[in-house]
Amino acid sequence: MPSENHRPTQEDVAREAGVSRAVVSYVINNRSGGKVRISERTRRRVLEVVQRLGYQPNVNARSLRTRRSQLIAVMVPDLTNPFYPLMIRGIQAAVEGSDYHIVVYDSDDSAAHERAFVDMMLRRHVDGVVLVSFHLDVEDVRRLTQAGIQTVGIGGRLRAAGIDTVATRERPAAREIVRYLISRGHRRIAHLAGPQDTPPGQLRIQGYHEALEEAGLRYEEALVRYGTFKPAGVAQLIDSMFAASAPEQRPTAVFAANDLMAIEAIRALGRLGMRVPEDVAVCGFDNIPAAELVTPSLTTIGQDCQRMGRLAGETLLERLGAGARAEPRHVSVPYLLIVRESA
Amino acid sequence: MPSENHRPTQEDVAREAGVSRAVVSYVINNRSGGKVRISERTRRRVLEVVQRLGYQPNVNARSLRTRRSQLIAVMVPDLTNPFYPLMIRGIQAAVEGSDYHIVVYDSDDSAAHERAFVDMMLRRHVDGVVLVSFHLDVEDVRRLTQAGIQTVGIGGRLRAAGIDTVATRERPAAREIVRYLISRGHRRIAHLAGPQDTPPGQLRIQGYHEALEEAGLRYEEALVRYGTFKPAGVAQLIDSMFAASAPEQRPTAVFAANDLMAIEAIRALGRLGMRVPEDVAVCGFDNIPAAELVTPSLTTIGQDCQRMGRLAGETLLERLGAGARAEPRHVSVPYLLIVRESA
DNA sequence: AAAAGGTGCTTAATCGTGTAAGCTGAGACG
DNA sequence: CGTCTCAGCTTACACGATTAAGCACCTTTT
Repeated sequence: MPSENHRPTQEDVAREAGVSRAVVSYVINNRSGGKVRISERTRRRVLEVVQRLGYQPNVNARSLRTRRSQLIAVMVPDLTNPFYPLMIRGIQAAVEGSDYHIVVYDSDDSAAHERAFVDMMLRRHVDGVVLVSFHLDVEDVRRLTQAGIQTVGIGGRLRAAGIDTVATRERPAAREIVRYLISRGHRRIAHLAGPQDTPPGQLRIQGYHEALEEAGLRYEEALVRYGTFKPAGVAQLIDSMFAASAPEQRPTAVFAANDLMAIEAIRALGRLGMRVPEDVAVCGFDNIPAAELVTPSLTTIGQDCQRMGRLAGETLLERLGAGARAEPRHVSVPYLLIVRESA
Repeated sequence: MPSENHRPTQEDVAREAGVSRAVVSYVINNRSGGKVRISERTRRRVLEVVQRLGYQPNVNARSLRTRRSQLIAVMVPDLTNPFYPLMIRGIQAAVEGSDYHIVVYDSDDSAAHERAFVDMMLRRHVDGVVLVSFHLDVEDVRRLTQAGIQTVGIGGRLRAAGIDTVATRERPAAREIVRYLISRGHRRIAHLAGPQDTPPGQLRIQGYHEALEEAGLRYEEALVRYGTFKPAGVAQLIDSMFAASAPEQRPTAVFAANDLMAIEAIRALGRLGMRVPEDVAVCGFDNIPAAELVTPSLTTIGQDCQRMGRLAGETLLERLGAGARAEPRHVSVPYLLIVRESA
């Protein structure tokens, strides 16, 4: 039996309860407040039938009619980076209790996927969007906003698109952790940077730069290597940093642009026979869960991603409720220097 | 400007292109094959207008009409467990290139959420579902299948519901890793078990049991503690295992029911002044990414979750294509003993 | 007793799409 | 010259819901 079934519709409920379809709709949506009144007796009877038949309203039909889908789309670059699931939890928490539901898109950090997802959001007629994007441009975002879709960006990249944003102040954060390294006596501090064409990559290198400058240290090209925010390739970068130069020219500390890279760096250093933190100090950025599990545990900058998610969710709900507010709002989430064993 | 916009519909495209709405629909869906033919000239003109107006079909309306949503829902218990994002990647990979899209639900391992998500799937009229569930029962699954929703379960728990399943053979896997511990000379092997009311918890403890029996070792209640698959509380369990007994009565190895617990166990042992693996060997189950990052790196059972995801996705697509096949199919995914430093 | 007002329904239009069935005009054919 | 065929459209209904407007009946007011 393929059980290609007839699922109950309002029609079925109405027939069974001996009322018109409209009554069923009014009852289900609790719209007894306006001009239309439904007697308590009928209401009960309808609800009983709904229960008995296991009726579930067809949200496609409903959205078609109401022009609202009660959907919030969340796009993240990489679900396998623990950072983002936590952020989603935050958004989830903000949305819980409202009538909205979230749907998650994992773009796998691909520009093509990101564009495709924007299309999907338009086709699905989602009401709101939370974007964590490294590839979309202002024009892509405009397609969303022009369609009347409320949009919140996480990370400052899309500030120019005129949407609300929630972000960590990455530059000061990067500056602070490099300052910390300096305060511990380090003078030759290397930076394992993220991609230069992404704002997180840029901001972290800027912060690095500023901290050096403050302390009167020279910025040396030789101390900077560009990676991808992912573990792959980090070992080679570390090799090239340490193998090439004379011992006294080697960095005594490495500031990695994120934790994944930092952890991989520690392993690469181990293979080179260097101990962390005795020979080289290492610190990261993000404070992913693994940061405290590795040995040595990782000194890093804690971004409260769950809170960022919650703020993004709340901001979005506010917009969705109040309609258009005057100006886009940009919220900063505090960061935290977390000192552990690695530096 | 709130830009509560008029989004283009087929109507708009039709008007602009000087044809009827139906033509637009036929062109968009490439339905020139049947009785209806559209001239190449018109086709081009329509597509040009579609492009120019940035028309995107409203999938709500479409699903309403066609009774197919092209949606596959994926429900997982915990997005923050790295295991599941990988599985989702696998499903994603299987679905890529088909006309289906996936939507992810994170149930946060709550029975209430799981039920609520089943409702959502029914309301959204998703075409297929991949379930990783610890709480749904056969009746819940029947609600899905009765509504004509193709369903695939990951993990053997829902085999009784008559749906296709994809699973690792956890019992043999558990047996194998305990066998390995025995082969390394361990005789007093403790088990940090998962919840007794979940199949993964049960199967792993059964495998543990079988391996002991094979080797002629006695199963001792005192060597087993029940946890939750999460790090919280593990420290106390370890304390109670090791603090209480005389040194020669202590276990020399601990088999944890999953990696998260194993990692936490290693840390707890460290606080008790015991070295891993010299004083106590520890092994886990799952092979999450952190397993190779921690020190000592974790000996564990590798479940190829990405492959499980892909298989689940493929199975589902097959069902969705072919309609009803005769019998539910149960696929086993190979596991792998991964020996690292911790045991 | 007629008018007014309120309660509790029903009727019917509408959202944007897919698709079967009908229509039209031009060329082929007897 | 009338009929047939067929390519290439258009017409019209259906999907399942929301919601404004209308209607019947009863009670209260004038």
